[in-house]
Amino acid sequence: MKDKITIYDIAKKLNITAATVSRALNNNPKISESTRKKVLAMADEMHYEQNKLALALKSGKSNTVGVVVPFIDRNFFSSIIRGIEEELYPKGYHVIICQSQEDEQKELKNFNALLNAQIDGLMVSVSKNTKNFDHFDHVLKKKVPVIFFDRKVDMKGVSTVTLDDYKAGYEATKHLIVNGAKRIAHLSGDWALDIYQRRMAGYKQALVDHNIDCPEGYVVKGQSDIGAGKKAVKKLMKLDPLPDAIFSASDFAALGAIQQLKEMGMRVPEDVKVVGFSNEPFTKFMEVPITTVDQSPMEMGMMAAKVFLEQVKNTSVPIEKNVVIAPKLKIRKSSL
Amino acid sequence: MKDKITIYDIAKKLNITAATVSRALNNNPKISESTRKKVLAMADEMHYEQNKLALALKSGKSNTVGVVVPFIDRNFFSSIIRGIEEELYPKGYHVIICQSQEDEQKELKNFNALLNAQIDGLMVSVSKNTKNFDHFDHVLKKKVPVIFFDRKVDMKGVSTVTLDDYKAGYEATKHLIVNGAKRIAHLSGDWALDIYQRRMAGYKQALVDHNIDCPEGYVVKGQSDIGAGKKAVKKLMKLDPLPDAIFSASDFAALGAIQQLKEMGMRVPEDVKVVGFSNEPFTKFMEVPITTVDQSPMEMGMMAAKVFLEQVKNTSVPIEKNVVIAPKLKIRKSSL
DNA sequence: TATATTAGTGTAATCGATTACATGAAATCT
DNA sequence: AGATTTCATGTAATCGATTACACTAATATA
Repeated sequence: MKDKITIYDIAKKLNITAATVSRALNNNPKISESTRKKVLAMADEMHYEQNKLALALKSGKSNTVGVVVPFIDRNFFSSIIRGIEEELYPKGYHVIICQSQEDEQKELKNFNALLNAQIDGLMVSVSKNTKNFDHFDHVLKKKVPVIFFDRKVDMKGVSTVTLDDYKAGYEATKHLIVNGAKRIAHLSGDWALDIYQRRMAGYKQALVDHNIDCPEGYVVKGQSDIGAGKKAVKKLMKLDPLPDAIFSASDFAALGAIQQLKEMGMRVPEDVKVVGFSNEPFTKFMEVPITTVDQSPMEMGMMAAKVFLEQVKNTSVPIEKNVVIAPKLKIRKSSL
Repeated sequence: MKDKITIYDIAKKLNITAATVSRALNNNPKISESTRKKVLAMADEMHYEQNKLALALKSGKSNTVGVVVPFIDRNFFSSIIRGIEEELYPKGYHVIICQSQEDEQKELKNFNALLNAQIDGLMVSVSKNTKNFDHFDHVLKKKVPVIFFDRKVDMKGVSTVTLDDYKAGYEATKHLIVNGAKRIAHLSGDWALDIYQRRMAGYKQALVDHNIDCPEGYVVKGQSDIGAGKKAVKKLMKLDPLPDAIFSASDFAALGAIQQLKEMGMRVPEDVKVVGFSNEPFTKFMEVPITTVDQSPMEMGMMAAKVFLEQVKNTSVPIEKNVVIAPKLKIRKSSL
């Protein structure tokens, strides 16, 4: 009992050639019904299973896509991957996951390793520390379709699936205004990422459109973590006039801000309204659930997968599609 | 300018054969230093990159492992995957992710697809609805090492990496007792999973060891979500005597319990102490942070990867290793 | 000097599947 | 009957790399 059955094994048993077996298994019309049946029966009996590796080598298609994210255990990214996997699996694709850990060199190595593995497509959310983009060109030169999600790099020939961060910033800010906020501060994130720039642009525009000004010091740039949120609030609370609302470009900073506010004896939302960003799972579990912008990560992943599938279908025309996902404001107690 | 460079292309340029090129690239000692240098230089100049697919077909090793989890976007599983990836990547392995979605049929299909892709190893956290285990035997018959993490199936020839759930249940319960709890209820999870059975066994033993009894109705079986936690508390609060502590086998049920307790006007931890399980990110962000059992998922993933690496190193002797990870109780306000 | 080593390359098979082309037999047409 | 299609299958190349074996020329040994 061998553990690897090939079409040659089947062929030998039936006194025919491997070519015939292959044709029978692939429903090639040139095969007689009788042999087809014999082959299928024998394949079943011997528990034949196609070696995708051989197929991949022959066809040049591995039916595998590479996904590179900074960290897989961030809810946002793992949800995206879930979306990608669920969309691609039924089509026979496998998903290989790599982490760049926000490191340009690791990202580059990931790309090369994935190319060597002969992936059919590459989906990436760019590391925030990546300054040199040659490795992206390298992938494109190999004619492997590249799709960016969430964080993108401006270049020709790549499709993107991103959130409308501008709109998200605008809507979040407008929501605060509509609910009575007059002095709205903003916690921004790593300025190297354009998503934060766009969220801020939306915030600014909303203020302008509603004739609210943005005093010096009301925009605080920092990391997207709890500590940064606390630090920012300490700074903000020294200003005059004091803000009565905070739009944070990250949920973690929003959480830090809330903790710090509480520590300083201010109430959320009575004294300061807060809106976060990302709809992290914890935001809805808090005693004062946090209003936040949902990015529909799973849909984002599914869209990225769909764009990829279109791309490989029309292999002739290298399409370049830019899908923009609408943000969904999850209104909760922290901003009301 | 071709986009796929093979060793044949290099050979042609240098007027040698592909065999020589292959040997030169693999540091085969039979090659003269001069040709080796020429080959390496030319390979570099032509941007040669090895086709891993061809190598995999030839060698029978794909340098790929399959990981099957119920859902990738659960923090526990994505952390495990992170651990696996970070341990395996430096060794040249790729990680293919599949989701069983707690469905036996999907799990089976995942297995077959992964086998067809010629994976070198399979790491699984079994779907809770899997009753038939033939697909595991199938994988083993192909001599593909199988490693279970967290949720396992008892069978010969497979290694496991699991948490000491019994100890975790014991420690959590003991902690409540030490902190003054006298009447401790337990919210269990899906009884099909042995992890919940063991957590409960630990709980029971801790009670016995400390001469505390467990009145009728103090153990509530249910799902591991917020709703189940709420429902359980509603039941518990009709009992006499009332529990003064709850050990929940899941953080989500613990959260639901806390919400329901609050709704019923009881304070945590003053009236009822609560301990959860899993150290979900949200537990430490609550106003009353939740005491919980940390399962060190990343370490669990790394251990699974290490066990796999050992397994493939000693390919001769099929070792069967059972790694048990110690639980870490994260003591927070909800139980003090 | 004749022979045995040895170093460095080439030849060709192999991994498992697909497929253009060749072949032979049966069926159809004139 | 003889020519022509048609149908089913076989032959062999191919994808890209590795490697056992063969071979040649140079060097070492007897």
